[in-house]
This record gives sequence, structure tokens and C-alpha cells, in this order.
Amino acid sequence: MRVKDLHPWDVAPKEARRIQEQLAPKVSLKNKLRQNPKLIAGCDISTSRFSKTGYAGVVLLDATTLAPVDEFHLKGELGFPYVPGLLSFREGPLLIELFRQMPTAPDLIFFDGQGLAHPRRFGLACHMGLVLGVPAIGVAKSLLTGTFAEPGTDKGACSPLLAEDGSRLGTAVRTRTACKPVFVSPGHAIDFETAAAWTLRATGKYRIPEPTRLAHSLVNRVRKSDAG
DNA sequence: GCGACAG
DNA sequence: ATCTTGTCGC
Repeated sequence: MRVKDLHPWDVAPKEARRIQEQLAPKVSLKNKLRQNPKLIAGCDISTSRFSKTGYAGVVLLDATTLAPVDEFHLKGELGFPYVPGLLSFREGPLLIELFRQMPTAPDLIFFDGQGLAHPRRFGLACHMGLVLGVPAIGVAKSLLTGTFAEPGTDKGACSPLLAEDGSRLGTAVRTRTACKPVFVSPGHAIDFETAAAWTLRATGKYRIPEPTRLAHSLVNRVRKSDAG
């Protein structure tokens, strides 16, 4: 699929933050999902303890049945370290190259990390959403920034994630009864409610929604089976 | 200065 | 994220 070349990636942290502040205003919270999405995707990257080698993977699922219909993966170097708030500069390049190699574009993409729930309102899902030009949702397993009231204990319970100034950042969503909630925030071309609703719709028997759960499984499987 | 800190 | 064994709860 076609991707945009918005800026250089081989930059220092200071420049990376400047780029985030420059692009954040371009993120849209207007829902642009097509009427009846057919194909949704989940992606992730796996890497070993002290290696710069990363394994990126994407799993395409039937939006109605959540059955996986296709998958792609790519091995490459992670040229940027993990720095809280700058995750997209570490995982972005490899994920973008992988999506660029794909023949078709999904209707919605789930990312393992934050979207708008970021210090500069520009988490991984926002960055990738803009570059790929596809509706994107960030589903993080833990919090980066924001506060929330504990959602009800039942699956489906939600509670707004708020910034210090009271503005909305995302939603704490209970995807499984009695389990810790996940933090859902818009990446691009989607609103808060639709992002939370699709996260629940894409969730099966586990805490992590099927798209990213299957992608995580894929990249770990690929990394472990790569004898070198 | 101190604490927090997606993956 | 990854490493890593057992253990507690539904």
C-alpha cells in the first residue's frame, strides 16, 4: 500500500519531539471509517533483549468474524532506542516498510501503544495513522499519561482517560471481566467512541484485542524460529 | 531536585 | 519489550 514520506526518521530525540509537535495538529478525530469495514489489521514488533534486530508483523482479519485471513512479516534493524514518548521513532520505520510492501490496505489498523494519549498528543497510532492515511487505533496495555476512574468490573465497562486540563485523551476499557483495563485512544481518522467500540468488537476471549494479540503472537513466533 | 515513563 | 517458575483465581 502507498505510504507518505512526511519527514526524516534518522533524527535525535530533540528533533523527534519537534516533529511530533509539528504533526500533532494534523491528526483528525473525525470518523472516516467506511460504512461496513471488511478488513481490519493488527501489528506489532518483537525484539530480543540486547539486539537491534526487530521482527515486524501484520495480521489481517475479517472484520465480522475476526478470523485471520492473511499475515505479513519483515525483519530489520531498530535504529532508535526505546525512549518513553518516542516509541514511533523506534518501531515506525520497520512497520511502515512492512505496510508499504502489502498489496492491499486494511480499513482500520490497531497498534500496540498509545494514540492521542501521549504527552504531545502524538503516540504511535497517530504517527502511523497519518503516514499510512488509514483510520488507526492505539490500544496500550499500560498508561503513559492521563488519569482515569476505575471502570466497572464487567467486560465492556469504560471510563474516560483525561489530561490534566480535563480534556479527553482516550478510554480505559475493560476488555475482559476482572482483568486490568486497556487504554484505547484515537490514532487518526476516528473518534473516541468509535475507537472504544471497535476495540470491544475486536476483542474475543482475551484481554488484548484479536488484531494486536495475533500480531504479537506472529512476531514472537517468527523471531524464535529465526535461527540467526 | 524528584517521580513518571507506551514498547 | 524480554527474561523466566511457580502460583493464585475464575
